[in-house]
Amino acid sequence: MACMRTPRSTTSPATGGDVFALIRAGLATTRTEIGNLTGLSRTAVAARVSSLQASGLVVEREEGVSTGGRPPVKLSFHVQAGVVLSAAIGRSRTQLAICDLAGDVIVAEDVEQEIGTSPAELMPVIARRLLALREGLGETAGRPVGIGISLPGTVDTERGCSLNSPMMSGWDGVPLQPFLADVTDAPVFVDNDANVMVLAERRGERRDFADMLLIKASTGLGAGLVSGGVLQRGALGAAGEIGHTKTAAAQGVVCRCGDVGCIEAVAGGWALVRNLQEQGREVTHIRDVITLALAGDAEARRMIRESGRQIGEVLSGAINLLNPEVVIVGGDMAQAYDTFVAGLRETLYGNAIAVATQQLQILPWTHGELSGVVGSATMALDHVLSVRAVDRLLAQQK
Amino acid sequence: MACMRTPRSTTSPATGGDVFALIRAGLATTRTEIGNLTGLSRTAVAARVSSLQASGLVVEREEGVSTGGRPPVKLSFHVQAGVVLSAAIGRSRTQLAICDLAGDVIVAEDVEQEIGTSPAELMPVIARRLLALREGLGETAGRPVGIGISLPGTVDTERGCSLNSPMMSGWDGVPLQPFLADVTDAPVFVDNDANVMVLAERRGERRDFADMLLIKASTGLGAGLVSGGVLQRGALGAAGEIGHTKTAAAQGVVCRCGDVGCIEAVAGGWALVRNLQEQGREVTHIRDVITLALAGDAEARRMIRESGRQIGEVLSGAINLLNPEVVIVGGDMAQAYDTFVAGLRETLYGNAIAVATQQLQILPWTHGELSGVVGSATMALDHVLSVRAVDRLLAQQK
DNA sequence: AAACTTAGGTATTTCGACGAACAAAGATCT
DNA sequence: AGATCTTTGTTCGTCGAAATACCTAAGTTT
Repeated sequence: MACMRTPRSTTSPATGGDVFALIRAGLATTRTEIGNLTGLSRTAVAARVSSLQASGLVVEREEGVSTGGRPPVKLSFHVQAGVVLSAAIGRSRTQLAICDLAGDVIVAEDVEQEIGTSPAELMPVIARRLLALREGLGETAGRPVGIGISLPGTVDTERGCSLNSPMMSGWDGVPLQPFLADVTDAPVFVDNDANVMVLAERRGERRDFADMLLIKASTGLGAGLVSGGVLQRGALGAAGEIGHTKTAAAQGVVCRCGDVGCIEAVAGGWALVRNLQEQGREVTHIRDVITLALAGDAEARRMIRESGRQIGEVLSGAINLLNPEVVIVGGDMAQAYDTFVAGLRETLYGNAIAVATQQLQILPWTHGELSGVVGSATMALDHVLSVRAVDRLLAQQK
Repeated sequence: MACMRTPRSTTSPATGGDVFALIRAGLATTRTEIGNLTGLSRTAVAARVSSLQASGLVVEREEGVSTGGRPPVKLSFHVQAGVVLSAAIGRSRTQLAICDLAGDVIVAEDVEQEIGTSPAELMPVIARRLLALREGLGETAGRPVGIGISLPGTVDTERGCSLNSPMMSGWDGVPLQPFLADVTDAPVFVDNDANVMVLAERRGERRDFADMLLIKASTGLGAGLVSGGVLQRGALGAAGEIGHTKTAAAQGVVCRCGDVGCIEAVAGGWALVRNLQEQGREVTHIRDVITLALAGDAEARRMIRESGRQIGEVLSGAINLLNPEVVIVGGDMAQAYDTFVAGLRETLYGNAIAVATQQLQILPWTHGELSGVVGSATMALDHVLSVRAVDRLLAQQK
């Protein structure tokens, strides 16, 4: 029944892109390892590796340790072979970064903006700043290979524009690539903010999580979904829009979406700010509430914990439905992780079924504030360095 | 940006399995069409087609209509090249069938059993009956190429056994393949009942639905999930276990799982039966309630519609989360589709967000009572006739 | 220092796919 | 009716890629 040590799953032989994927993932560092993993002969491995070297994506590093014979030459992914530009656009703040090909941030910058800024106003600023960042790095940095952009709301990834973003009026249907044509001719990829965040989490040790749910709890609430190892966007790109799921605790409370009873209206960051303001406290952003909580403010902590409880109720339905391996807690509220997750755990373990929770891990995001830009870069890299894209690249250079 | 009429998406050339997939899906019926779709030369197409013919999976049919020259020879998937045995095991009833390679039922049979029957008791009965059905078909039918089995509860698809089925005590951890070793040496595939049902729906015209949610509303409640074109089982195979998601309407009501507040406890078939029994009505199974409703019984209809409403509430959260293209309504309650879905629509459209519902289709299952066996057969066929499996087969025969 | 082990490169052979030429079978034109 | 055109499918020569076998390089072990 079980497979017998098959070198590869498919019948068709491994391409240059497949070999690159192994090197990039760190699964193979020597030619021999590539041969073992792909089932390719040494000559075939050598041919693919040399074309990858010619492309600059792979370099030979120092020699490895001998295992009783000639030491192998270590191959590694050349993360300095280029850069990715990335922008995480929020309602009131946009984060910009330049990352290496591993997706690690080289330089980053924040841009504050008025709520309601149109793409015609904001996008040229982003283009200018990205260009400035790029020039600041000098000639040592590689050429841009792609641009990744994240937006709140539903995104049309085909056209590269916002599709339905109630919080960003004027953005729907406006393709963003043209605004960046002057910066570089590298391809532009756009996706939802929670979607790219979950991609940012599936790096390094967390790469093997095939079923992952990221909850982004900031001003609004969103989720990013990886099922079967693949980011899921749903039919119209609206997957993960959990902020307006109805919950008993919000019965009768009006939400900013115009409806009543949404989870956001009681557990979203804006609701916490509203509640504290009603108590006469001076807060304007969920980050202020977090700051208060971290400073020991009892009421702020209570609210964040209560938000965790309410989100846990909605999340328990999602856990039953999807049975993920891990839930990642991200967004501004992740800055008060212990308090928030204490509440989340209460209702999650109380409401979700045993099979779905017994091995469930709950973990904080790994990149914190930089999750948006790291995720946007990761998304762009997933496209640009995909097996097919690398195959195309190698076919062209030949 | 958009692809320029690329013959195929990957760089590696199409294999025999790929060609077979095209023929099976009806996307290509002539050698020329295969050439156009795969980018393969006429000689390469001929080589693959002839080996497929040798395997018996593909046959030449009558000539097609000429388009101004020599008429093409029509190729078609030979659905009589073999059979699939399938069993849909329920708590009190098991359905058996023999299907052709298209997954269409040739003969079917029902086996009633005591609730709580162990695998050691039931599985030999299934084996005997399947063998008898097979013999009844005579020598004209092809050899079995696989067996598909569906079970309620969580299933370990690797080991081919139940993993966590509170409703089927004694089944957990018992591999089912050995019980069928005498019937045939064809491979045995096991999965959850709602999972195979959603596979049964993704046939024919509904094949292109990449994001599909099937709700199985029978005695219990379950869901089958297809996201990104792939059946999703979750980390432990527990995906789709929505029956025990908590809902406000069930507050304080004890569920058969031992917990309180589960949706099943107010909207599951067993809850409807319990409610009618409390009113002194003589019903023992949800099918009795359906029969009453179809005969015009007002109370039964009210209950079914109310069940739809409550399930719609839970489902709206799932719709927000997954943004499927289509919701398929299956299970016994689908027999009273209009009544049930009337209730479902009320709360679904009321509670789910606009983007997720504006293009959402709600459709009844296509195979009715036979969904379980059709789905089990489809699952087995998806394995046995997969690109990789066909490639292996062709490599062997050579 | 000799033998062994492992890594990596270099010829030869083999396999498969492509293209061209050819044969088959019908449509269309004269 | 016969000639020509169009499309399909097959046969044969050519070419390219990869596997095998052989060889060199560079270590470890005895």
